[in-house]
Amino acid sequence: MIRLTLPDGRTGEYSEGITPAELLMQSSARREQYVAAMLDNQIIDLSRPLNRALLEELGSADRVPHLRWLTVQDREALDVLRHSAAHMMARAILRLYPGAKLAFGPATETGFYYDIDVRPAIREEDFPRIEAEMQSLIERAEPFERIELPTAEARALCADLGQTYKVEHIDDQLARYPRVSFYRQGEFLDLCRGPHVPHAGYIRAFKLLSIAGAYWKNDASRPQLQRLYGTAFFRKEDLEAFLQQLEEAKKRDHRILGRQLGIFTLSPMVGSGLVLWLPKGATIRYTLESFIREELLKRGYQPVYTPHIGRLELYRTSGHFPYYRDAQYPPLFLHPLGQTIDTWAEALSQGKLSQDQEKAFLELARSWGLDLHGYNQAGSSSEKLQVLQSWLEEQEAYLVKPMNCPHHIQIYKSELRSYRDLPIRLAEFGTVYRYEQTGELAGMTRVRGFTQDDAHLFVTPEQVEAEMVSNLELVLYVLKSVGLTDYRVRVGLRDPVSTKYVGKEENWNRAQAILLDIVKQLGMPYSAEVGEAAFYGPKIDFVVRDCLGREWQLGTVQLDYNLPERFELEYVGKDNQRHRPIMIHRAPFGSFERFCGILIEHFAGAFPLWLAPEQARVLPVSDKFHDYARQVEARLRGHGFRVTSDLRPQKIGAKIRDAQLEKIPYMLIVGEREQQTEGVALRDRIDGDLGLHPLSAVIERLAREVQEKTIRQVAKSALVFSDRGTRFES
RNA sequence: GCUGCUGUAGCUCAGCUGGUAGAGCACGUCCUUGGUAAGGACGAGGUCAUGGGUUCGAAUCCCAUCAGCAGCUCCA
Repeated sequence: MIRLTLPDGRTGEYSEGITPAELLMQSSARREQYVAAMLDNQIIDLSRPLNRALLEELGSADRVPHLRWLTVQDREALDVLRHSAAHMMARAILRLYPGAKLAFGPATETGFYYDIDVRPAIREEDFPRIEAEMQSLIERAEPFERIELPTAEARALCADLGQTYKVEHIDDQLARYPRVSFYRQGEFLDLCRGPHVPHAGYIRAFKLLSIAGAYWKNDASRPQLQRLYGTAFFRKEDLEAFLQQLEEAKKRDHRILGRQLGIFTLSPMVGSGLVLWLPKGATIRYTLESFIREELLKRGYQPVYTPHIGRLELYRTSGHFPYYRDAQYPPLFLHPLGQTIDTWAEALSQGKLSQDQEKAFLELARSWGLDLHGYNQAGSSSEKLQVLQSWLEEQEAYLVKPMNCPHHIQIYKSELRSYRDLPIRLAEFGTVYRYEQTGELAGMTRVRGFTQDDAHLFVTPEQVEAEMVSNLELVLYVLKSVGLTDYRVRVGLRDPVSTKYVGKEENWNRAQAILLDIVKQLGMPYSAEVGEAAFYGPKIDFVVRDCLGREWQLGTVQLDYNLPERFELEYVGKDNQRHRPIMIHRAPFGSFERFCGILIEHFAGAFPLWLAPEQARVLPVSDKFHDYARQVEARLRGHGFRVTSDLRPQKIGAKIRDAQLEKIPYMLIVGEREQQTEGVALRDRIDGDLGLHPLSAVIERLAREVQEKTIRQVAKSALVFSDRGTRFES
């Protein structure tokens, strides 16, 4: 017998092997609404026999577990449905493309996917066939049958089926389990943990959405599979609504709004990922810059300016050049062969230099009269590399800067610092360039040239905590000022296994302990993530989602014991001895480009008054009132407002419509009445016509709204993303 | 970088299986002087992303390059 507590709160004894479905029959519920069951926190099939083995497997053996049923209303049930839909897609593909190999096929926040190795490659034009096959399978409403096998047998079965990825998965991940499960439906058998809906007929609405490449086990060095995305719902109208929401979300996309509202543009002639800020966008940025600049002065920062390029040596020392070489624009060598020798050395170091190439390089070097002392005498390629590298290191070369810190470090080093001077906080809106992979570029959110609201703090060990806290508070203040409340905090930690990190372990441990301590102290919900640290230190990132649910890092605060060592930074302590300062890197916005992109989506282009590039527009009813309109405009401009007048020979309705579509916060309509009373008819972007007001009252009203940085509306995300992690994989 | 898709006027898009381009908006000129989301007429605008190829003939088919989109990988 097993004991269970049912949703009504009563605990009862039931015979071993009874299923949730059977228990449901004993109640009076209508069965077809039910999709799966939840045993404590685990979702299981309705047909799963409840027995001791299961309870032990779920870790519920030593208490009386709660059982409840999931209906089509439950979010978790939707995940189950979508996972089942992924199976149906896989089954359909296997029927249409015999020999296709399956990898993983989980539910996602908005649907499902399945990673498949299939030849010839599936194309989007194949979707109708696949969907038709799925539909006909779904109409058969065949049950999903769970089968458990000893792991060795399961492996053999997968091997028999030619499912080599499943075999590899068993070897990698599942070998430690005595038994694993499959789900069978008709001829289709798939290694899968489940759970599934009772039968395929539950899938009443589905659609294949897109196709993409995805590496096996998320590893770029492994084969690339085809990932087919789709979504599924219990009801057709939910699918329709979802597709509608997707369309709505796209309208909020900063790339669309950025064009429509004249905020930014990109030009292939300038280069991809290089943002051109249009006047409206530049005004937003200028306002943000002024805002943060004022905060920095209040908080004891000192402004600095540094050049856009620096000696390569600087970035060799900092480690940025060697670590991020392929994500940078190539170094600029003054010697005409610099780039060539550099390419040569790179090929050599990667073992990719052919004999022909080597010959050609040598020939070139000789014809330019270059004396590569001893290259020909060098026996091994590491000796050859040595020769090339020592030549390269002697060359004058520059790097467009990928980071501001090395420059700021040189400012720190420009004089001998006393502990009395610390903390030193050097701030600069520093523009940096990184050669991001083409596939990563996206509007303003991922670009190749961007300006960070950067600063570097040089502090004593005693000051670390207070400075970290005050910077986190600054980030929170910035986010609050624009009403960005939907963010998550990520504490990026070192991955001890990875080799990408520099510095001593004890420093890392100390830095990480401080960060974790601070976020706990501040009571911020956070997730600590291994492998998310910068190469020189751990960091705290503020991450937001864009209109399509993708995550972007905005503000960041980073603790760094390593660059001070690499650059041998010092200050003189109270004891008259030399000590090493600690650095804090931080950027509350992150970059103006990304922040602005996110803001566009956050406000759906309708910026609050303090940020709006055009805050008010004067709309004369006819050209008889142009003079008065100009007067009103001048008054407002005199009070510091960004204002224009619409003097086109258009009817007032058309002028209003245009101003509305441009999302201008206030329209000031002027005609006979207004001219006589020195007033304006105020029209609000949100509330519409507010009637006649004295101009002075309007100025006061707008001034207050700017002063208080009032946020009257932000965009509601059309797409609903689940925040729970209920996912199943096949 | 990888997989798949896309690229026609400033913008949004139409142009069937190859026969040398079209709409709306925006823009310009003129008319209209209008009171809270589109007044009217006329006009100008495209070597159909770029470069090759196939063909009597290419926006349309093929290849390459560039750029963009979705995803993967990466992100100091």
